[in-house]
Amino acid sequence: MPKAKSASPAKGGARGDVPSGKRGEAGPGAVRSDARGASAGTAPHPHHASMEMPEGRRATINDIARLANVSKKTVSRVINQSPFVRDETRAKIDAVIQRIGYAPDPQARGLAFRRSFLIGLVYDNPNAAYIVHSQDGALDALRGSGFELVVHPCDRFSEDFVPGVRRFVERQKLHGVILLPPVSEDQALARALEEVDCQCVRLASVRIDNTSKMIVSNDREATAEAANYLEALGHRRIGFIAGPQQNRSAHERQSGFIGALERRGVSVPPEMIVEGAYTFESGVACAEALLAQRPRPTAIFASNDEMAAGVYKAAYRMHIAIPDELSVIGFDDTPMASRLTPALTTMRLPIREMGRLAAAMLIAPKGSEQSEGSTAVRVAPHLVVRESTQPPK
Amino acid sequence: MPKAKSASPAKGGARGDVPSGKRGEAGPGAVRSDARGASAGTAPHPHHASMEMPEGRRATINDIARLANVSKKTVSRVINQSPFVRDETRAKIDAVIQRIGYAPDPQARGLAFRRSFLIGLVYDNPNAAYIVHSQDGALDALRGSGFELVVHPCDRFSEDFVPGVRRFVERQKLHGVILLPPVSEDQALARALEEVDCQCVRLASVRIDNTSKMIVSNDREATAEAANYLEALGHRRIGFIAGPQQNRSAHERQSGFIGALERRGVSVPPEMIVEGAYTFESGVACAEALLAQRPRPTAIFASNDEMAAGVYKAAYRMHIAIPDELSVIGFDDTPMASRLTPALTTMRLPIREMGRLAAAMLIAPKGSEQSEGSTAVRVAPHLVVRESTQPPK
DNA sequence: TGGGCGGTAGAAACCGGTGTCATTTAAGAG
DNA sequence: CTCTTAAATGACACCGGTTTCTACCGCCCA
Repeated sequence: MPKAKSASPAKGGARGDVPSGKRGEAGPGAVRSDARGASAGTAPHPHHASMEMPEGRRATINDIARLANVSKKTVSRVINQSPFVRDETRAKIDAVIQRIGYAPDPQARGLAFRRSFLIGLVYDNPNAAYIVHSQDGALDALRGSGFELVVHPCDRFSEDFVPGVRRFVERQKLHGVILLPPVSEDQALARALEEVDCQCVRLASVRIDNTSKMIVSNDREATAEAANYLEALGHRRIGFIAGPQQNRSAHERQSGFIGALERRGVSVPPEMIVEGAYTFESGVACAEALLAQRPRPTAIFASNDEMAAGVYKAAYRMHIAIPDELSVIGFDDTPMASRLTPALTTMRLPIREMGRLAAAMLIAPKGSEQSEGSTAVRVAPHLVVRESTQPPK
Repeated sequence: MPKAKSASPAKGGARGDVPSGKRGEAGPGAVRSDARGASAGTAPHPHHASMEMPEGRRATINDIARLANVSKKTVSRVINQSPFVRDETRAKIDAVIQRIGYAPDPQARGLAFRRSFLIGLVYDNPNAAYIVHSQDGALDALRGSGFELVVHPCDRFSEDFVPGVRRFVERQKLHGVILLPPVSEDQALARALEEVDCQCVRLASVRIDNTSKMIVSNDREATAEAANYLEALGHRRIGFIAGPQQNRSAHERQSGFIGALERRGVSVPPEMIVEGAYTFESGVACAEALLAQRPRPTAIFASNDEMAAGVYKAAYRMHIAIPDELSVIGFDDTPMASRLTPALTTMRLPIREMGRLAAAMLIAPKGSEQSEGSTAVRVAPHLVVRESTQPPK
């Protein structure tokens, strides 16, 4: 932005350094580099007794101001990309910043802004494989932005759950928060964070309300795809291992799967539906229950990979060969899925991408499209066919 | 610490609020709670026009000072547990803090301290399963301490590796850093962090030098245990899949394993040793190479669980039954190990515990034993016997 | 009663940035 | 060549804590 568009017929409020609508809001300065050499250039002038940098101390905005022969406020303007700085002045200051290798102190800046440059990642159930992946994705989006990621596990059944997260957010004055399922489904938490004036993005399997920013993964359509695939292979007797019913995702996955099968004329009798807890052990138990029935199911869909691994175990114990005698489909595509033998056919949840999108949404500049109101970005899971499925005998 | 030991014959330097050796150094205040109700108690006195809390704003140290009728410095002393406050005064201030539910702002405090209340977790290779566990352990130790955990992945083969981490640490003025393998093995990084005056704890498989704080897991002894176990079962022809040789852990595991076998009189011919890359695919390839030989090994030790899963895959393809025709041992005890069918016998690395210890070491108060010099804490891996091992036929 | 003296408290400066608002500078109009 | 006006810059207070340094209090001792 070379010049501020000089049309401004006395904008409403105060006449600060604010260019257009809300704030300059540039996020952590894009300042970097650590070059050395070359000297300033202009005349030896006003207030500061200009000498080179004192050693053994990180450069501050005052040093830059002194060396560039301007006030600290002007340096601040350059850092925050205010349009109200002459190109010449900006260039001069930028040069000094480059030469010294200056970068503003996020703490001081945060103190003045009343907001830190930290993004929180809040999750329950630290054993879930998807946590590390969404974390990874978020870090990806944050790289080079000047924002850092602070991880914060919690226990949603604790009495201190909502207050605890709230304290965390408030105390650290977080720039934003990413909520992972299942805590992302908690409306009380969402409201509490709103009160604290903290923008948050929720990752979930279905759009929960119309007022929050969300990244939704439409698990319903995903499981429908899996159901259609099994039906197309020729399976007619299919077992379904559900997740714990207090989880939205468990519901979504179940109704998506059953619904799709029924639309194709395959009915799923109640005895073919059992509820697990998203754990390996529950997967074993559920599979044993399903496989004990006659006629035996020719395929089993497990609502996550953990439980699918449990199906493998049960089948092994009962001497049932996968995929020859039993097809298995999982959900999530955790790294384990491809490590199992035979490799597990599963629905891939683009969880890393979801983390990336969430973080990107949080650090997007205020006016931009991404940062607006109640956005809900959808991502599409898709079927990854491996070795654990085949037509029934 | 109720009273400062009143023996102090004119300590060297300045005469501030410093009690004994270095600093008061109390870490983030243990202040908590959010009670309301009850009123101050004393008389209406000096400078501030004492009224109750103004709404809609977080309480500051000034509010507390005003309400308690003392100066902000005295409140600060209470927060930092300085011994130079009369019990009576302290009680009065504590009461107000409780009533208001005040907690100091970490940013402001950090700015004044020239140090943040953040702990960095630095790692490479974001796919490794142990990251999330050490992270978990560290968070465990940090819970309630007032410190937060900032995660920071990096690429140790990048040109910007050391400068990048250094920038991170310096800019955020981290209180301390936890280095995970393999970046923990990098001496250049360790030195760079020392320069920045940042204490760091390194997690590694062997003590690298005598000057750093480390949590070491003695992989050598661990693999020796695995070797002895296989020998005791009766295996005499044992394949070894090594890790990438640039990793210390790979070396340790190999020499530990081979050494132990040889001490027991079992020789390991060179063709029984192949080098993998700690990845699943390399595990498959290495296992195929080993299993193609005649006589075939009756057992294979893989240097991590990922590669052990690869052995399963290779055996499956070659129609070799585990454990009937081939015993397999892994290393790490990742969650996947127990999910495999048959469940994998492996060495459990107490990685979570290591993370916990590292974080605890970093936040330990300055004078305490844990925080001293070049401590190296050792933890013991141990064998977890599951279903993948049995005596050879 | 006066003089240390150590424990306690407070005023003011400071950490490194930003907000507000006044002031200077430059550009365009008359 | 002034006058007007907007753009560009600077002075100063402030964000919420801590440090430095000084002042005070009460007590012991001479």
